[in-house]
Amino acid sequence: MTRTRVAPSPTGYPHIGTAYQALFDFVYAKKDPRGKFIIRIEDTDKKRFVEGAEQVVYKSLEWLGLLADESPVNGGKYGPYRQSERLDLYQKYASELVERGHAYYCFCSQERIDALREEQEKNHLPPMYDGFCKKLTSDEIQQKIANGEKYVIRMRIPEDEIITVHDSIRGEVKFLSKILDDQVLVKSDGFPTYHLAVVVDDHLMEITHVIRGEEWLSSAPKHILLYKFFGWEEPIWTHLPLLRNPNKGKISKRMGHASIFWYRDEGYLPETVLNFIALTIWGRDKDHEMFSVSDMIKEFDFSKIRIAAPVLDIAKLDWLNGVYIRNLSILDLKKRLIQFDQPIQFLDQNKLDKVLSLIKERMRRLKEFWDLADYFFADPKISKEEMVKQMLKESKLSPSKTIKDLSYLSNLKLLRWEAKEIDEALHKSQDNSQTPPRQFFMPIRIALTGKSQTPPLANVMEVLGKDEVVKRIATAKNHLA
RNA sequence: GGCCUCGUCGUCUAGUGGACUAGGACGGUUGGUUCUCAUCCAACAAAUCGCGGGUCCGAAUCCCGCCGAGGUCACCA
Repeated sequence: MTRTRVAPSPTGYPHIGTAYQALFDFVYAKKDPRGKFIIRIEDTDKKRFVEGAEQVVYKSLEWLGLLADESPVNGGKYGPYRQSERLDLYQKYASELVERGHAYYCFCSQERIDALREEQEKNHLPPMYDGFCKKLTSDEIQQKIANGEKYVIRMRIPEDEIITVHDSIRGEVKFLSKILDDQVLVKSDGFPTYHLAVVVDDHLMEITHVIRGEEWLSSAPKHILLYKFFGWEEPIWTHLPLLRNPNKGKISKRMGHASIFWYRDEGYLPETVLNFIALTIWGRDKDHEMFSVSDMIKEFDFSKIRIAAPVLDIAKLDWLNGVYIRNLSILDLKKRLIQFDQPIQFLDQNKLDKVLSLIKERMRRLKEFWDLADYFFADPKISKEEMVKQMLKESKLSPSKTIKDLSYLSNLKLLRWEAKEIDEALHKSQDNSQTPPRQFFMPIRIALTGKSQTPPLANVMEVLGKDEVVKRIATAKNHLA
């Protein structure tokens, strides 16, 4: 049975990299009908802990629809799923390692470690612990502990071994054990480091596949060593290529789009985000750029992943989101908009339906709704001066001729108020005015909407209603006069 | 700097020794539809496959070297 996990630490906002890893963990687990996707909270760093960050992690993954089968909130038979609640476990396994000679107590002060590192850097040596405390006798150790001296537990790295990481997308990656540092497993505050906790938990929770970011590849040999020390079976390792910024660096907080919530707040659909993320490292041919999570579950295979670290292209995201929005029914789009921006529910819903059918194909992010549609629900947001200026700029005519052109619209009053008929009348008016089409229509557009880019005039007018149109035209004529 | 990973149009990718005059998508440009924008449609530009050697009748594809980019070297994850 496949069991995968995503293991975020509650140290801030939820990173898009977490969503990326969670997606592949989720998809891979679900290939197995009995597979389980697990969220485990790695809160072993008390210094970086951020209050409330854990809830934000759940919220962001929920928004994406990556729901966990087991987690701190859902529970499960492998719990607890929060590392801070499993401290006794790590302690127990660390002691076991010490007893079997795979780890040792270290009483070195931070000052000694700092001095050592400084010295090594000066001599251009790799900064590593020098094994000073390895030589301590058990009597000395007992004595120091009895004296209440602070200590950490370090891993005893074997001297000359080749450690091979079998990675499902990279093949065999070999490391020499001598370049590995005697990693701290238990900190002086009694908390485990990531390296101990991750191995103990993945084993105890029976994780079959560890799918995580490439930043973990270089510490994988330490983890493999721990599996060996304990005599446990290793999981299948997969190190996903890191997502990058256009500047080729890793996604930084300053770019905004590092946070999952940025995507939500800009008005991207969760399915777009997932599709987009998958698309960046998973090439498909032209007819198959769009795919859902269930498509991914069907087709996913590690061999399809591209190993090079991709750059996130927001322009392509915008395009993709536009396609997803266009494929939504009006009803569905309305639901999404209300979810996105509550006040939209208080608009005239009949009118909203008509508006949406006009702006749907113009919307790339849900956020653009008000920009695209405000004038349907309120007077154009444009000052008198600005309106006059723009109308004259577009008409390229004198104010009096522009007013005259607008007056041709008086015959509209007689119409059955429906786009097709309005359109005919509009063109007839333009004909009569002798003004070229663009110069004739643009001032009307600005008068009605305050904008130079809108859906076709006749459609806009139909939705606006006869009275409102007559009123806005009259206002515009006054402004011009 | 040591170690590890990676390197095809601006970006994402197809490609696993001949069907590659290297294909598609986004973006860009131009044109069509049109009252504007968007949609839709059509076309164009864009990669000497990081560079240099080799193997082979034949290489984006295999080998070597170099260069470049990223990751990692914490009592952070």
